[in-house]
Amino acid sequence: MDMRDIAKLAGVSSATVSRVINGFNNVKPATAERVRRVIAETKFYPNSSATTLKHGKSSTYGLIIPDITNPFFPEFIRSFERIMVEWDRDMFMATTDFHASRVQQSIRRMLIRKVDGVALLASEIETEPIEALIHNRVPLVTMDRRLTGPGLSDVLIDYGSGMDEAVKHLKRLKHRRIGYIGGSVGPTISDHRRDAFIATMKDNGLKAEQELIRAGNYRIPGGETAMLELLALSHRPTAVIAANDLTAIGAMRTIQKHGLSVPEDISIVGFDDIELADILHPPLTTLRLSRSELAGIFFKALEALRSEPHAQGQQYAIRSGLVVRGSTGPAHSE
Amino acid sequence: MDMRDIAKLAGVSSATVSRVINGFNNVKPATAERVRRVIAETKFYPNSSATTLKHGKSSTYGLIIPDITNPFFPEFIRSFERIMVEWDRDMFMATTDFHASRVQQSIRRMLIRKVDGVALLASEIETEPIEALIHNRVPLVTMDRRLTGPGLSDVLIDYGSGMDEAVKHLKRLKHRRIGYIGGSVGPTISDHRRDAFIATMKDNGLKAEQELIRAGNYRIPGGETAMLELLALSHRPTAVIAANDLTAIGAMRTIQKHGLSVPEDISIVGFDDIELADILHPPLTTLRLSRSELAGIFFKALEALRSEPHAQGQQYAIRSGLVVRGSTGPAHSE
DNA sequence: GTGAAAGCGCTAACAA
DNA sequence: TTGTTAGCGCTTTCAC
Repeated sequence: MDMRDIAKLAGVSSATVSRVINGFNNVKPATAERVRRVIAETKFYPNSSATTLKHGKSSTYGLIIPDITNPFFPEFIRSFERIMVEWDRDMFMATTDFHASRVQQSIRRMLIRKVDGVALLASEIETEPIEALIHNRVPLVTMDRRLTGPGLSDVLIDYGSGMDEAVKHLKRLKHRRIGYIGGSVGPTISDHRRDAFIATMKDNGLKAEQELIRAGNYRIPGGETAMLELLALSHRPTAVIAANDLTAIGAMRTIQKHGLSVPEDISIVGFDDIELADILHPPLTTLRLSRSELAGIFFKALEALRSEPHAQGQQYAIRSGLVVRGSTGPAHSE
Repeated sequence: MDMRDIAKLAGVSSATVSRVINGFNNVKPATAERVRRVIAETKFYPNSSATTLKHGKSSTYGLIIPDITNPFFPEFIRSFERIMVEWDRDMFMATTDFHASRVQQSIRRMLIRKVDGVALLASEIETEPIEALIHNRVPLVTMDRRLTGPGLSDVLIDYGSGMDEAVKHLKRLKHRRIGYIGGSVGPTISDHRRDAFIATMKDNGLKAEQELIRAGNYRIPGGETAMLELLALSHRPTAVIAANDLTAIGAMRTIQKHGLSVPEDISIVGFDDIELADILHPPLTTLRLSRSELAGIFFKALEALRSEPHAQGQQYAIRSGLVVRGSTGPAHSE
């Protein structure tokens, strides 16, 4: 069943059917009505492959995320998908599970499907697949990579603003030995966060001790392991800031398993503010990053590059802000 | 850049380029090598729209889920995506947020994109969009709808098997007044679960009291509200089984907010065994439904119908099993 | 206001 | 082993 079949049944040409489907107004209302009736009766759906082939554009954006089981991403996807549906775009999602090879594979698939742009929220970024995108004039919007170029925009996560609030909050609670559990070693995005921590500590007249800075992996087990190391120190931190909420949850679990309490013994601050943060015991103090705002920025950035895939990209930014809940309290005086 | 360009650069015809890309072995190795080099140099990616148009098949399956923020689904998606990538298929995901109109919209998009099949895990099912699928010979695999037909398969969730374990477990702990918090009112899938509860209670010589059976909405707030109602009863249940883990979490929160303890005052049993179930306080006793197994069954069902979209569908089934953790304990004697 | 027809990039049947 | 070519379903220009 194609447009020619519809045309035949409605006694018109396929060109007219196309015009009706695409809502052109230069069709006589009676004719349009007749065509629409046939379409409904036959349950006809136009074939998007033909349209994409014709236009060279698919009205689809690719979305690459590292870990769909981190609640931050489903919450992001929900917002992103809503915007896409509203604007009549399709979303093509892929997960990397933190493997660079999966990023490459995903980008390959997206190039084959002729997506109109890629939103890359994973941090396992290699230059080769990115060059393939740029070379094929497919716009790319990255997260916190802090690099722009032709067809390449970036959304900076202003970790610093929230981090400053967090450190000031802890300082007010008399914390001096503040630890940090970062993300995976390697990706620059992890470095940005760690550097923000160190800089903020300094700005607030506190020392960021080397031994209190550990690496995690953005997941619960990473937080557990890192916290274990911190607990083994002769001189423990009284508060710990984590690179994301899952890491913070892992840290909290370890503390509690050791018979210690949050926040009585150690205060914990997360990052993201996943919905879950509010149902934990104690509820997590965290730096909020708005998923819907982030989704909106990504969409805006993609649209801006869609019409002109080789235009100079932009640097966007999104702020984070402290949400105080139960996982932070006065410093445990030793 | 298309195959003809590649062909020209490699001094062959586009047919040969196509053969090389698709791994046909009737190309002289030297020629193939030359073509491959040109492809690599030009970073060429074939246009899948053309292939889809030609074949009438897209190697894509649609996946419709109700709520991506319910951790069950990301965990399912991860398994499903892995299988898809392994078998060189693409996944086209859509979320309904529990709206029937969004199901319809999603199916529309999938028909337009010519997916080779749809996995429908949402329960907001209306006959119209389903007919559109069948009419267009797009196979459909549903979850626990218990209906099959030409091009229509179903995966039954054997709630009963696990439910029996759960009730026996609670009975052994001396529970007699066992409540149930179900899913949304309406979808038959919710009815199946509730009926399984009632039947199982009866089988075990217990009475499923009407006033102890409440409806939720598969989300945390639904569990909270329903539990509030149960707590308001003059004769409260000593144990509650929930239609999914989020509902169970909501119920637990309400109990704890009221100064009561789980499981000392009331025992809670969930359904799904999301990863989160293990990090709660107390960890949740729940009926496990394997995401990877479920994903495998859906894939198998889709593949079986792909080659013959109008073949008679099959009824598949998946079992659930009890995982005992900390949220169940001896009945509180009143 | 409507139709005829070319062509988007790929595949596969057929020819050489 | 390789090339020629028709055609998948749609859009759009041009003609009427």
